[in-house]
Amino acid sequence: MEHANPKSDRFVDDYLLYLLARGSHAVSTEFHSKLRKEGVSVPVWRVLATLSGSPGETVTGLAEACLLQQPTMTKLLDRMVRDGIVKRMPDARDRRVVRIQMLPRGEHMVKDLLVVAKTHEAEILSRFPDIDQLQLKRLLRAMMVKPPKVRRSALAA
Amino acid sequence: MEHANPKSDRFVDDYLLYLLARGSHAVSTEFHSKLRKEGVSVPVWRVLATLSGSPGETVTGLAEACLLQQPTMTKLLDRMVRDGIVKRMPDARDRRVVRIQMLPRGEHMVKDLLVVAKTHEAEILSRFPDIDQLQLKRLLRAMMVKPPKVRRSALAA
DNA sequence: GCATAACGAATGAAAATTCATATGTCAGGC
DNA sequence: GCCTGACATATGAATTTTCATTCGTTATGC
Repeated sequence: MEHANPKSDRFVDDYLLYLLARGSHAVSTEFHSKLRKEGVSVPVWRVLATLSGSPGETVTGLAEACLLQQPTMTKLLDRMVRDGIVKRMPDARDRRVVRIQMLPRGEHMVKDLLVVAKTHEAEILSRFPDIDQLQLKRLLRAMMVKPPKVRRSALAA
Repeated sequence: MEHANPKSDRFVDDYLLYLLARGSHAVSTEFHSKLRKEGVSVPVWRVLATLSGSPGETVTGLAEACLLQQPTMTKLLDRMVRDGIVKRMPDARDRRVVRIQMLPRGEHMVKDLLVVAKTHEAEILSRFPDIDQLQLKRLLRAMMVKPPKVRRSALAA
C-alpha cells in the first residue's frame, strides 16, 4: 500500500527548502516525543532553552529566537507566567521593554531537558559519522543570516 | 540596543536541532514572502508542490509530506476544495482511501510557483559556492529516515 | 520643547491547529 | 461467514496562532 507512485519524482524531493524542512522536522520530532513524555510543549521548551544561558531576553527577542511571531510569544508567555515558569520584569532603561526571567520551576524543568537534548543531539550526530559537524553547523548558521540585500548605491555605481 | 548579552553563549546557538530549524526557517521565510505576494498560503503551496509530479496522493500521504497532522490536512483540503484548487476522488480499490487531484486552478497556481521556487533555490545555493549541494541533500534525506530503532533480538544477542 | 516617526508589547476577533474520538472499510484468523 | 484489529478519513470541542490594530514609550528633526 501507499505505493501508487513508486517512482514518483516529485519536485519537492530534490528541493533544498523542502529537504531542510523535512530533515529538521524529522530529527526534531524525535526530540519532541521525548518532550511529551516530560509533559513539556515544544514552544515552552524553546523559550526555556533560549533563556538558559541568556536570561532577561525581551519578548520580541524570544519570539525571533523561537521562530514565533511577537503576539504569539506574548500569549505563550501569558501561559508560562500563569504556570509559574517565568516572570516578566520591567527593563531598567526602557519602559517599553519587558524582560523575561525564569522562575525556579522553569530552571528545574530546563535543567533536565538540556541533558536530554544534548544526549539526543549526540545520538543524531553519531548516526552520521562521515559528516563534519562543525562544517554543517557553520553552513546552517550562515543560512540564518539575512541575504545582504544589494543596496541601490551599489547598483548605481 | 538589543545587545544586553553581546557574548551570550546560549545553549541553542550550538544545538544542531535548533540550527536546522532556524536555517530552514530563514530560507523558507524568504520564499514565503514571495508566496504572500502571489496570495498563496504556505500549506496550500506545500500541497500543490507535493501533488505536482505525484498526482493522486492520499490525505494521509499529503499530511506526512507537508509535515501536518492528518486532521489538519483534512481541514486544509476542505478549504482547497471549497476554493476550487483540488478535488477529492474515491480510490478504485480501497474505499477508505481518498485521492486528491489538482483542478485546473491548482495546476495554474503551481505552474508559476514552481518557477519562483526553483529560481529561489538556485539563488540560495549560489550564496554558498563552497558547499557540495549533492552531499548536503544526501545528508538531509538521510536525516529524514527514521532511526533503525534497535530491535530487542539484536540486544538480546 | 514639541511634533512626528519608530519601536516594543499587548489586545481582540478570526482563522488554523490539535487532541481525542467517531465512522466506515479492509484484512486476517477461526 | 463472522469477529477482531488495523487502517483511512472525518468530526467537534478546546487550544493556539495569526492579522491588524492599539497603547505606551523612546528617538529624531526642527
